[in-house]
Amino acid sequence: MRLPFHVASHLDASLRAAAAKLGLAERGFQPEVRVADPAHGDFQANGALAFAKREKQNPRALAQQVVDQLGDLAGDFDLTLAGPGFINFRLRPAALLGWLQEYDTEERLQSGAASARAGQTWIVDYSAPNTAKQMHVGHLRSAVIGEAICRLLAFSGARVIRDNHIGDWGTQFGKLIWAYKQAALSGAAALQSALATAPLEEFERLYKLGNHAADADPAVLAAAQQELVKLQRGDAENLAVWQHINDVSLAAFQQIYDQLGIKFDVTLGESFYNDKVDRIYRELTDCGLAEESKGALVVFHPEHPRFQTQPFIVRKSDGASNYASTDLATILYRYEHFKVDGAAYVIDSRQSDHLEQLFLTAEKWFAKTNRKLPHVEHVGFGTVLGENHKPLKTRDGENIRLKALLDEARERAFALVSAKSPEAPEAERRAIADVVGVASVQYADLSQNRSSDYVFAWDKMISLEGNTAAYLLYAVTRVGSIFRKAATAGSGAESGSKPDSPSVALAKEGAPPPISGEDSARWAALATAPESAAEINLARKLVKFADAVQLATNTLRPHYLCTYLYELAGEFSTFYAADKVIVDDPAVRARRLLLCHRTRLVLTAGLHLLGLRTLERM
RNA sequence: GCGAGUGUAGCACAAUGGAUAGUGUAGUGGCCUCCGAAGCCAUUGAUCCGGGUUCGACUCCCGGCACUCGCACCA
Repeated sequence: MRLPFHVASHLDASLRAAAAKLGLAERGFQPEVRVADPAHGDFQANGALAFAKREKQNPRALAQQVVDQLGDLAGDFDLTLAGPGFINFRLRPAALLGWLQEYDTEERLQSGAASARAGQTWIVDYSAPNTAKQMHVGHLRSAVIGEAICRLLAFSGARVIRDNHIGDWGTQFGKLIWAYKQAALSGAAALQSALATAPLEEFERLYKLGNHAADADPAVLAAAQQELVKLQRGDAENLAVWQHINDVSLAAFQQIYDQLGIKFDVTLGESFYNDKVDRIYRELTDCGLAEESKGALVVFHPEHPRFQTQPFIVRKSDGASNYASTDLATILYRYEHFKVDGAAYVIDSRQSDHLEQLFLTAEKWFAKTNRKLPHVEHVGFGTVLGENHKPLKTRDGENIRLKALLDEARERAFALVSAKSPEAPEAERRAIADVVGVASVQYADLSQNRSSDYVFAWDKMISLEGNTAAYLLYAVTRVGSIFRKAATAGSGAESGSKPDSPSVALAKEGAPPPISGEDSARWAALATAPESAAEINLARKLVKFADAVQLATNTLRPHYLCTYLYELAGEFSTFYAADKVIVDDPAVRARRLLLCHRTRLVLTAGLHLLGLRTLERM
């Protein structure tokens, strides 16, 4: 019998069955299977300890009874008892081989993982910049973490809706439209050309212009407020200007998103919910949750230590909506229109009070209106700090533009690639640097537990040493190098594929590695079970891909996957140094080529899950 | 003041209540007639303080300390 994709849940099921035979299941026996320290085994079950304690039994004797019922696992695992009652499972080499033979493509891996969330619909709310402004470093983490979470959820079988909840409505548009119209009057051609070359810079300039003019001249302020009123009433001309601002903004954002591998399914910003907030006021008032306070409509939560006095303001005293009202309307829309099972809000942890109030309010509101609230979760993250441990800024104290930051990443990577591979043509070095630079920024963010702030240090993230994107990308290219060597050595690898040219340095997104299916299938058939210590350790690590994905997805913490990929790359590097792949013995060569192929498969699949691009050469 | 988050080696980070707290970097010492040394191998060094729960605590609870952030109409 072949092992399933997720070996740990297979063990969990077997242990539950064993416990049931012993009559332990109805008394609440939980297997508690987890990935073990490699020194002890591949997986361990700790459940006997807690259960024996509760039942006042000898834990080791109990564990032995359970093990005695696991006879059918003995073919695939070495089972041992250790310590006070740990059950250790070590995969036998033949079982490792069987798993590696089975999971030979990204699609196969995905179909193995897809049972976890099949049938679920998730919406992920991330990035969410304000229009008419440039994205800056404060927008980095939401975009990068959010995209990784989308891919993880989709890999686990969920239908995922990527939603960019942009800030496209608000009082700043009065001044901006006023300034825009002034600029258009004094020179339409100049305005259009400025907007064509650097649209967001131009909008920022216009906004500052309008802001200063309004400060200096009450007549301007009144005019700007009039523009805002006209916009809110649906004045055609102002709506057109506003629409233009948003279109141009989104096009500029997309240039950043393209680099980060992001493509939204929907962009439903604050303006979209404009006409949906009246219903929110009505419902909240009708069900007794909202009340008037100081002219505003607010929700208090009497049972809560803070929110009994700190209001959730859903309508301002001037009658206007704010982000509480639109966020509530958003939840309702996601429930009614998208029928989501879950919603992940990838938003800075500093907004946790708002989200807690939002979720608490929504919970009560949905309960009172007989709706089932989707699973809502705040995926919070810390601040990006400079090396001085203060929020990352330019020397002038300005926010660092995301565009400039990514440009610098690519430029630094280019310098490094040029130093390491001076013989490569410049165009190829540029192409490699574009991938390495952006991936380094993404990976530096993702590899760290999102809860804490993180220190942004160029030298560490592109240094290529340690837990970095470059180290992982390098591991991928070394595998590729083995396949190129195998082809020239006439070993039969890559038969039928063309010789490499510089233009194939870039792996195509999502494309299978340039190894034909027949070759892969042939090694898989020829391969014998792993034998050397390095082969076995690498194979053991590969099988645990499933656990890493599951852990990262269930906790919505991509860094678990990063840690796994880094460890896998480390196992591969050890194997690479210890065991030569291109050897004469066809069986040895086949099994090592199989390990190489699956290593590249899992590394690239994992990196793509994180939203990174991969390379054939660097 | 109230609340939240974070405190792990010189520095940057891991650890789903489990076994001897892992890794990188920096330091030291080895390894390229051999598939890419952007690499591999070895080695030194840490849980903020004090209680408690537990067979077992970086992890959970209580009390401190330090830093960061939030707290009535910007999002």
